[in-house]
Amino acid sequence: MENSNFIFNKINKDIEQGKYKSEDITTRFPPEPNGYLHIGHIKAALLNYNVAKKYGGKFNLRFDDTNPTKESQEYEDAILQDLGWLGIIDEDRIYHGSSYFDQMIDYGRELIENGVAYVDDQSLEEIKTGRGDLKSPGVNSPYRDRSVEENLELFEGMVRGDYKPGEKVLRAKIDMASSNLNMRDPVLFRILDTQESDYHVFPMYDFAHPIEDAIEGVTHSLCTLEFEDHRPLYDWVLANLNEFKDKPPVQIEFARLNLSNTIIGKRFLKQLVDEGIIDGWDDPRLATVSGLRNRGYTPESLKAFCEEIGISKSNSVVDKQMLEHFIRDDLKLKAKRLNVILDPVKVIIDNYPEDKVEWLEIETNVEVPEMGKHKLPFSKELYIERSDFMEEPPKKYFRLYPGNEVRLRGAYFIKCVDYVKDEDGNIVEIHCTYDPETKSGSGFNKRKVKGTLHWVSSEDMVPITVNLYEDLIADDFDPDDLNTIKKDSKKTVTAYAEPEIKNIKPGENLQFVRNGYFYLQPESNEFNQTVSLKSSYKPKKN
RNA sequence: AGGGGUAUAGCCAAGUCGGUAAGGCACCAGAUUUUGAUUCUGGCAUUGCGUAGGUUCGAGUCCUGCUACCCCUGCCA
Repeated sequence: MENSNFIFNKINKDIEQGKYKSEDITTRFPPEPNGYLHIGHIKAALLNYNVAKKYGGKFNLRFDDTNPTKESQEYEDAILQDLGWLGIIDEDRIYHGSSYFDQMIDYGRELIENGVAYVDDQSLEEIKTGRGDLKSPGVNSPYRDRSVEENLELFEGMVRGDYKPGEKVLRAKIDMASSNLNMRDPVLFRILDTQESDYHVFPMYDFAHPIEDAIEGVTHSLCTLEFEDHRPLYDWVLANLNEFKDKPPVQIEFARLNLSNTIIGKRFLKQLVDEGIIDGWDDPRLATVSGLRNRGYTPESLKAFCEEIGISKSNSVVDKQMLEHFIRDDLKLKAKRLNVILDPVKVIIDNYPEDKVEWLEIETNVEVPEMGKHKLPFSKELYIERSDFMEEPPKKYFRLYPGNEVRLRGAYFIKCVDYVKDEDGNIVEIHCTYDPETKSGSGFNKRKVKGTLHWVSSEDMVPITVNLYEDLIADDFDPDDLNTIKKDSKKTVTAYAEPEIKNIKPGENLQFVRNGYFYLQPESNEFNQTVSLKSSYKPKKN
């Protein structure tokens, strides 16, 4: 919030000048229900929400559903669910642009009566050609000078449904020579054929949005940069309406979010979903709100991230590591820490009795004593991570290798005495001896060891299904070719977990010690990888 | 006949009256550590804020000229 002062400066000025009282400040988040929300929307929604809350004002959620051909209830429900999960919603301030259609049609009539709007019979192509281009002015429509009476009558016909889509539109009469293309007699209403709606004419965004804001008492309409060129039109609409011209809302623009190595953009996400390239809008590899949720991101981490990146007007690409930092930071004191082996290799403790099982006690999260302790079994046959053993270790490798001693977390020191390979050269069994004196908690300090490994006992371990993820896009990614998406970005493995895993509840975040944070999905009983742990270990060549 | 924006470190980003460059991420070094995690300490724009000039005792902030990048020609939002 500290990083968005250019917005606060404007609002503060409005308050100082007596234009508004602090509690009057009203903002809004206006998603079109034509897709799922993504992290860019969180930034926008949160900004509007936080600004309103900071002043003790109001925050509206408004579905900008002015185009029934593109929108659906499924999307609206998803948006509601996502915003509810994030806590960026005031239940008693949920609105729909479509509920103002009657008023908007009235305002269309008012514009006609004031001589600043007309019905145009030109085809789509004719209008397009007539608008000119970036470097040359447009030309007036031949229908531009119809009388108020004729326009009124024609418009009523449009409203009644006398005409087909494309036959007629209502246009604002502004300036066909404006250097701002949005001001070259923009279309205000078009005719749409729909089963979903009783209406025949539907307002365009540029007409609907300022009116929606004004009707709801929005004082500051915060939107993204691409609408900067629309602001003159936003102001024009309100200035030409008697009801709003004295105290119109103002539009303030900010840059939209870009995340490195991440696809953001409804159009593209929709393509990925529609073509079945990913599992759905809530695929954990996506930066959609539901994807992030399935991935184990928490509302707190997402909000902290959005507030830290700030709000400005420069196009920028935020490093994804920033997002990952905030989920690690949020989870480190919240999540239980359990031993889980993702890629197991067997370890035999040669000098440990065959049938003995010891139930050791270990802190569930050393940094949070209140989380208490839990038990895990230790026995002759164990599993450790395949990457925690090397036949020929590089320099500064602290883990297991022939002759080296390491600590098993919460248990004993073990020393590698031998190992067995199969005919393909894969390690299948590592033989170690343990030192009973080194039991965890015994205070043993005669020897020190540099590496500490996580492990599970083969006796009581719990096989679990774990989904591992990588970025969907790699360096050779081409936004115009969906086939450049990374195909093996999702990997499902069976991992071995300590018995305590059975006490993890669906929807809970946890840390797999030394492997990162994971999330037990509510529905599928599978664990999704949230983010890996940072590591300063870099393998060095001998 | 074009118009609208934006430029501060590898990445975000603060910098309101001109007064001697916040913070976060990343990275590096060290300490602690039963996770190579966490935590802690230190280092990270040594006349430098896109660039060239100008005004000034003093400029990221003011003036002038350049340059680069983004957005705009839907009856989408």
